[in-house]
Amino acid sequence: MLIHELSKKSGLSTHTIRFYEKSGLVKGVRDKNTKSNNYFHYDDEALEKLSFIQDAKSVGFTISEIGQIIDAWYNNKYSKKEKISILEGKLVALELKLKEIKEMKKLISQFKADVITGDCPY
Amino acid sequence: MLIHELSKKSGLSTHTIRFYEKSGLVKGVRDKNTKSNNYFHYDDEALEKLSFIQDAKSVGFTISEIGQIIDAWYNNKYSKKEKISILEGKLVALELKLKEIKEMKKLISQFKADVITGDCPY
DNA sequence: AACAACATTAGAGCATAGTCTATAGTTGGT
DNA sequence: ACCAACTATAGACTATGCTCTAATGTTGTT
Repeated sequence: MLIHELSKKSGLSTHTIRFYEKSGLVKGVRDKNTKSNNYFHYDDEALEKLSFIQDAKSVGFTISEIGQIIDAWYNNKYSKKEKISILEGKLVALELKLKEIKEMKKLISQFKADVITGDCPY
Repeated sequence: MLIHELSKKSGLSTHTIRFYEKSGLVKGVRDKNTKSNNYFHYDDEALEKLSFIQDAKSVGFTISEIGQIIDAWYNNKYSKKEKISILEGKLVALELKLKEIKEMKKLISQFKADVITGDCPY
C-alpha cells in the first residue's frame, strides 16, 4: 500500500508516518520495476509497527526506546542475547512505572479522601 | 529557606525551580520587613510540592496537569466539588495507564518469549 | 574593601515529537 | 488533455519542558 492508505489504516497523518520513517521506526520499499515514480510501498508489518508505536508512546516510551524494541523484535540488527537484554530492560522499566502509578493512585486517593472529609487544610 | 537550599533539598536545579515557579506550581514569598533585597523564601510545603512534582512527572502527568492537582489539594482556587472532580479525573487516567502498561508488559513478554524459542521470524 | 557565593530578571538555546508549507513531480478518471 | 488527488523532499514552525547565559545586585567572610 502507499502512504495515504497506511495513513488511513493507522490513523496517523502522512507527516507523522514520514517522521517515524526518518526516525527509523518504519520503512517503505521502492519498486525497482517502476521507473516513472519513486513511491514507497508499505506492507502489513508497517501497519503493525505503527499500531505498536501508538501503544508504546502512550505508556511513555520515547521514539528512541520504541526504535530499540522494534529492532529487537522485527530486525536482525541485534544478536539473540542483545534482543533479550533490551526487551528485559523494557520490562523492568514497565514494572517500575506500574509501581509508581500505583503509589500515585494511593496518594491522589488520599488527597481526594481528605478533601471529602475536610481534612484538606486549604 | 532560600532557593539554593530548596534546590539542594529537592535535588532540582534553581533553574528548574524557577521554571516551576513561573509555571505556577510552587511559589516563594518575599519578606516585607527586608528592604535590602527581594529574595524569595520557601517553606517545607514548597519542598513537598517539588517532591510531588517529580513523582507526578514520572507517571506521565504534564506540568499543566500537575498544576491542577496542586491547585486541587494545596489551594482554594476550586470548590470542594471541583477539587473532587479533578482528582477523580486523574485517578481514571492513572487506571487507564495501569491497564495500558499491563498490556504492554504482556506484549513485550511475548516478544521476548518468541525471541527465546526462535519463533521470532527475524 | 575584596571576593566568593548567593540572589533576581530577561531572554536565548536545546531536545523531543510532531505539524505544516512549499515545491515539484505522478497517477487515475473523465 | 485536464484536473483532483496523490507522492516525495526539504525545511520552517510549534509546544513542552527544561537548561543556560548575561547582566546586575546582595550577603557573608576575611
